[in-house]
Amino acid sequence: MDERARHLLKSLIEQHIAKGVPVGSRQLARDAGLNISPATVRNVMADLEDEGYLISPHTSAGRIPTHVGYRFFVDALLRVVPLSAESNRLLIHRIGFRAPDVEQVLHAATGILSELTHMAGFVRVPRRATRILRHVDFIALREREVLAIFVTDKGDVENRLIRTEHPFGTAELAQAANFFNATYGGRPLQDVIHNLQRDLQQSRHEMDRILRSAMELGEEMLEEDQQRMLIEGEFQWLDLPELAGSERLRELLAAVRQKRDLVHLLDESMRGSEVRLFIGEESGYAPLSDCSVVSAPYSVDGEVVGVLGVIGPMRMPYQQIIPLVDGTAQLLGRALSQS
Amino acid sequence: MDERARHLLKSLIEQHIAKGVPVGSRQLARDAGLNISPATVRNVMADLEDEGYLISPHTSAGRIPTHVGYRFFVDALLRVVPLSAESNRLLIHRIGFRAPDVEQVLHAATGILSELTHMAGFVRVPRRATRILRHVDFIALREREVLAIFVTDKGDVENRLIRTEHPFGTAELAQAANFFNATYGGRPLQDVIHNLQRDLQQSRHEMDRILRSAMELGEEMLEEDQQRMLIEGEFQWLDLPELAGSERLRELLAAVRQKRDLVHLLDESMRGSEVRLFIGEESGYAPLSDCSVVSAPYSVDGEVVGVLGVIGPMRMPYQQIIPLVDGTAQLLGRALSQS
DNA sequence: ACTAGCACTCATGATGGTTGAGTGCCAAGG
DNA sequence: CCTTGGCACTCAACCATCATGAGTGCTAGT
Repeated sequence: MDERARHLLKSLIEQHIAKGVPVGSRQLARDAGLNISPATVRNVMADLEDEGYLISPHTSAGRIPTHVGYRFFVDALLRVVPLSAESNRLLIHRIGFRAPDVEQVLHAATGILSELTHMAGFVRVPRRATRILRHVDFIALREREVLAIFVTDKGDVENRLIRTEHPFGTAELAQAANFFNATYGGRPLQDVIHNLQRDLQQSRHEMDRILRSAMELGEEMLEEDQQRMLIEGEFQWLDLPELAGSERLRELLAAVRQKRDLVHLLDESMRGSEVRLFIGEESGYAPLSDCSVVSAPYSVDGEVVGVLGVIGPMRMPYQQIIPLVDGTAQLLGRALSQS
Repeated sequence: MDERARHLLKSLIEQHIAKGVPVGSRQLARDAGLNISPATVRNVMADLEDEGYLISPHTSAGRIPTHVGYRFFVDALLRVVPLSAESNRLLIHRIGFRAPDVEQVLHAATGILSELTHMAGFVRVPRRATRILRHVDFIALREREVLAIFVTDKGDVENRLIRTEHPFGTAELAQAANFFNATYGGRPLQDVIHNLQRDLQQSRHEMDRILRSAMELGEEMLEEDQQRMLIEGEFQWLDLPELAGSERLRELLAAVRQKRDLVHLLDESMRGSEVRLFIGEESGYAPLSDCSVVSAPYSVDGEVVGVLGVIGPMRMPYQQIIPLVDGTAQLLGRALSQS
């Protein structure tokens, strides 16, 4: 592909991103800035179509990029622009501080992604597999109801109600908690569960019921984030002419609610430490075949624990979206880390 | 309005609910079961239109009920059917047990409402104003980061990260927590905050910073539920021919995201203890003027703490929706109460 | 190698006629 | 007086037709 073809492809994609309609040879010839006639442009476009970068919806429409075209565009032609000062200010304002509450800051990140991009924003909740158990508490709520509370070193808190056969006194529970903290505190959650499992096999004691439930809570904490992700702003898709009113939109919404496959896709993208793009079919996930996913992993204290990003039409302003998603990931990581 | 007119109105509304299209005189004459000609039906319908129960979208369409018509229908003509065995089973399966986690059961209730009705389900989170503070914990997370944890008697847990000027030792924090629990434990949250506010005015101590933050957390717990509600299944509205693709849908979604006015409306409906209906304009809230809201308050330990329900088109099968919303409210209340 | 010209395609939108469901009104009949 | 059949009228929905215009591929001439 020669320089001129590249330039035309770039120009075409930019126009299509801006307008959303197929781009014809006349308009492209005019806007590309080369001194070239529409007929010449047509020849080039025909070549690009043969090579799979473009496609025409029907004979007498202009052409639109394929996912291959977009891929070439972002890899070879795109020049990302730095985050606008205003967006940056907004980001910092919303998620720039060490959060008082993990849930809140995740929610804020999802929201700001969606707002600034006018697409759906998502945040995969932080993985807790390597978390360290900081503190456990058992609190008598009522007769025969005990509330177990787990705290990890990153400051997230989970709780669970346990019903017991016999009533427990405050002192008894405090003792159990002390034992628990002394034995398992300061160790990774995974170890805690593992050891607890082993230890419980041997003894048989009424207090076991509480410990066993505590273990289940720990297991849930690890399993839960296999599934959880926040997503917000799906309704923005209603504004897209390429999706609105069609069956595809329905499918997409259903798929996003399902989350399973999406979570799987995102976990893939957590391996690297860079922004990743899944353009159209590249995700290998049918309901997303008209969409692009831009994702970036975020790290807490140097370790990648989650991923966030946006889901929108293939036709999205990548040069702004990419730095935005990147910046959000950085800030979220910092907000969740030690200052 | 005589018996025949009532019967025809009932029949018309039932048909319109079932089919979603305007009902004409011929069809109504046939399906109403009275031995009556379409012309007669037309006369009756014209009267009903004059009285405001019906309206015709245009000259040669049939007629559809107004919100006045629906109101009369549900108040005077509707016979609610008991909850189907299957729905009941599903409800109990999903929210019939004392929940291990409050959030989870609220979420489950929202989901099941949406699924069973094919409309949007919502749950207003339980009010905590009258909750009793059961336990407070201060946990040193890292150097100069303290996690404050509040537990109420109903078993919900809130936490907040507090940054401190100076590092605190575990013993110090335990002492603070002990003091806190001894002084304020077992008292209603509102009192706790009030007293704390007063007590803090006098002394000036480094530990105050923690207590002050704890107070703020308490305040947030009370304020937060001014705003919070869960809502799910808005996307089901896409299937409705009367909303789909129009600007109204957009408005509705935006309004629901906004929540403010909606929450206000629902708080109104918490006064009684019965199922309440807001049909169309009755809500006094423009974006909802094409919709109906069916809501029912739920109680924990005998006290109304929240409200749940569904939002859907005016044209909804009230005779099934009403018992369903009612039943869900009962079950949710029970799931959150002492067994 | 580029371009002008030309025949061709096809979505889009306007036009107009037809159909069918439905209405209001009136006059005749129980 | 209520009911009913009849009739003229309305109007959305559907369909076919047509013009328009943007766009294409191809070819021949520069």
